[in-house]
Amino acid sequence: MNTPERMGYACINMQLSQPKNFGPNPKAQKVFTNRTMIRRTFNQKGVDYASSLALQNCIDLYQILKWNHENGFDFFRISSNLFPWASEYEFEDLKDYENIIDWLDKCGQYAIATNQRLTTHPGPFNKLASPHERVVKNTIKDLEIHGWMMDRLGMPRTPWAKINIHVGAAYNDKPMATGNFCKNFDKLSDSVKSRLTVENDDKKSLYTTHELYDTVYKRIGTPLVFDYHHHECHSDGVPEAEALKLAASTWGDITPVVHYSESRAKEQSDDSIKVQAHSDYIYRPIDTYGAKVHCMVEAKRKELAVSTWREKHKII
DNA sequence: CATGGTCAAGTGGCA
DNA sequence: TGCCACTTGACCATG
Repeated sequence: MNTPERMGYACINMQLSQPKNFGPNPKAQKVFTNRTMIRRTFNQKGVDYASSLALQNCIDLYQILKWNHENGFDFFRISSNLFPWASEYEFEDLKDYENIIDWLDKCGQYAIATNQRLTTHPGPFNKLASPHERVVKNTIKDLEIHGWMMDRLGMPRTPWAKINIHVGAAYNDKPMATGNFCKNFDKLSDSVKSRLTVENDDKKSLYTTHELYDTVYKRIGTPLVFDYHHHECHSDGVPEAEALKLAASTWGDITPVVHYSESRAKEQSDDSIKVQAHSDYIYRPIDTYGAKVHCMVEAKRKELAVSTWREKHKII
């Protein structure tokens, strides 16, 4: 197999979330799962308002999953913003708690029935390698929120439903940082541990697939997500094929996930854009070097980028 | 030395 | 309707 078995998109459905696609009062009809608020509003309106936003986000998650199935998508990354300010309360305290878990259950059952793979990618503030206790505590809290969500969705406790993060920091002392990462991994619940994966970084000062293999995978067994674009930014001269195959070898029975995006600077022919920035669309063939993988496309135009790519490359 | 942009990922809130 | 600020961390390019 030299092309991905599945192609997915992340968090936002362009066609469902564009106000211009709707008639009067478009905001009320927009389907999206990122409803949130700034701190000031949270302080004013409190947990009850967060609860209603979360409920609406969960309802819209179901709408997106429905759209996915009806439009031939079977791989999707769930937004990490489903529960605004979730670090500030317990789920059980939400006024809509019962309703929310019903919707999550409905989403999970539907995804399973329609054979959709669901994953997550908690944000760059998750630093399990940090030497600062407070940072680690915040990270664990955020990761546990993702684990709880996957449990409520009825997703397996395997990297099929991955919770993917970066090591993402070195502090000028990689052995210390990766040591911290592995030590703090032990503080996570089984819900997170069983699903956690680690992705190669895009900065020269951070970690390639091979470094993660040696310092993280060998010690705690978390599968490695190979990101093509990050590899292009930081490869230590290792060929793409080799790094991808090494990452794929860490997944056991579970189909590995890879991330794919292209350089925005090249796409827009604008050197002032950082090399790490993601393109709107993707253009090139995706070589999987014989590995069976599921490919998460990280392009700004989301599912439209996948559809366009499929047409161009004549892949259904 | 300080600021802004990048990752994730745009959205809320107010003029 | 437009525009700027917006929870978290860390790093890096630019001014």
